[in-house]
Parts: sequence; structure tokens; C-alpha cells
Amino acid sequence: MKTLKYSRQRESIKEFLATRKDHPTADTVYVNIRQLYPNISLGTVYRNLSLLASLGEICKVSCGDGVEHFDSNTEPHYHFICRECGCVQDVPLDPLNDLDRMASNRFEGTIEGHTTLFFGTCRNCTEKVQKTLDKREAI
Amino acid sequence: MKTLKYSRQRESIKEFLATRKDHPTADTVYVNIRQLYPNISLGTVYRNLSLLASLGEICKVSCGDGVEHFDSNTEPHYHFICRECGCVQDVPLDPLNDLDRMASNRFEGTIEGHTTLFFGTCRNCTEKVQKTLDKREAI
DNA sequence: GTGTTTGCAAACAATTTGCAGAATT
DNA sequence: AATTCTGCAAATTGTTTGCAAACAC
Repeated sequence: MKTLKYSRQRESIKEFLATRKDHPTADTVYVNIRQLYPNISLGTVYRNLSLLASLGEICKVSCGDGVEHFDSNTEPHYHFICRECGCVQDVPLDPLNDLDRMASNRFEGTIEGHTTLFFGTCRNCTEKVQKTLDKREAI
Repeated sequence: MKTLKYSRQRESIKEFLATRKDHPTADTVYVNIRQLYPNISLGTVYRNLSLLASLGEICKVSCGDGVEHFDSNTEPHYHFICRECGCVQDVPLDPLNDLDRMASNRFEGTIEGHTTLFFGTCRNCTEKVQKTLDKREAI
């Protein structure tokens, strides 16, 4: 029988994630938690992130950038990743459950859900690109 | 100036990928190409897969399973990953360009496109699960 | 006291890279 | 001849794991 025991490290990881709406990586969590618990180890961060994710208290977000991101928002929702700076953001769009039905109709197997990842240029990077163009124009 | 030179290894990687509609990983490509070129190295496979992907001749598919998959079909299309066996398949559903527009309306930044990954149980695994249930019922 | 969690370091898996020699143009 | 590509091995990166001590119940 495996009961769950309290740990301040786990608690503070959960709290930290809740304060962020970007989607930090394990390493970012580590660096930040260390300000409160300087002795915490990266292994502990990874262990707790996995545990919390398997308990459904947070969720793992894979964006194809080679690193896992973590999100305190466990409601299914869409994400965006910027091709310029790699930042990950939420897209405030209700997931289309129709998509699952449409896919089921054309797929031999059981479809349980989907994730959608938008890509493009984030607001900040779009502005930067615009400024660069403006400068060129001014010459 | 960097011109592209022919290489049989690269050619055979491209040909191999074209014969497969599952979405092999670099290692699977490696194991298979080795039957034709026993001396090929994993590094060469990785280098060529990246090169081909950046040329747009194949594409990289990230499924959140920790390994990159590669696809000879460069048309944008949706994918499915099985939670049981981890296999990756195409979902024959036309990508919804509307989604990009809907997301753009609610997002400050430039949305260029999206990928969608369905998850669930593939046909094979669904059948297996069904057989297990049948057996239990029969007792 | 029993069982879980931690910090640390070592292990691992996927991918990338440096380099001398082979292949392509 | 000039340049690109390959095989090999070593390096890098992100993540997991084994273990003794610390902590929670």
C-alpha cells in the first residue's frame, strides 16, 4: 500500500507552478524553487513533477522543442509555441470536441481526445520583426 | 556557398521512409538502412533526417513520447498515437484551417498553423482489450 | 517504528558534434 | 582540386534511478 506523505518541496513546486501562466520546464522550476529551498535537487523536482502529473494535479505539455513543459491548468486547452523565442502560451479557445467525433468516423480504433499546438510568432517577437522592417524602410 | 551533394545513404533513407506509413524513429531507420548499408552510422542517419526535414522533403513528428518520428508525407495532416503500444498513425482528416483563424482572433501574435495529435487506443490494441474482456465474461 | 521522500551522484537515452578520411562534383 | 558527406567516438542534453540519510505519520 503506498500512501502519499506530505513534502514541502512538492507543495512549493505546486504553488510555484500555480503562479505562472507560461509553461516552465523542470529546470526553470528547479532554479526558482532553489530560492526557497537552496538544497533541493533536480532529481526531486523531476520526481515531483511526474508524481503531480500522474495524480492529475498538473499536466505535462510536449511542444516538440525537446523539453517537457508543465502546466498547473489541468483543464484541456490549446497551446501555442513561438518559432522565434520558443515561448509557450495558452490559446483561449474551447477545445473542439467535434474534432474527436470527426476523427473517430474515419479511424479504426478508439479516439479518446486530442491536443492541438499552434505555432507562429508571439506578440513580442512579432513586434520586434516589425521594428526591424520599419528601420529598413526608413533608410 | 553550400551546395548539396548526392549521397546514396541520404537517398536510401528517403526511399525507406517513403515505403512506410507508420512513422519510424531515427533508430528504426538506422536498423533498416543497415541491411543495405551495414556500415552506416547512427550519426549519419540523424544528420540526413535533419537535413531532409529542413529541406522540407520529409517532416519531423513530435508525439510527446520522448522520441522524434519521421514522416515522408509533407502535406499537413493529423496524427494519432496509441496509449497502449505507442504506435503512431495518420488520421485521414483534412486539417481545419478555420482553427487557425479562430485562434488568431483570440491571440495576440501571428498564428501560422497548427498540429493536432489524437490519442486513444489503436485498432489492434482495442481488439486485444476486447478479447481480454470476453475471456473474463466467459468465466 | 514503518514507509515515503530527499539529496546526491551515477546511469541512461536520444541526439549532436569534431575530425580524419572517403565520396561527389 | 574543392567541397560535401561519412563513420566513428566522444560530448551534450534532458531525464531517471539507486542508495543512505532525513522526514512524515
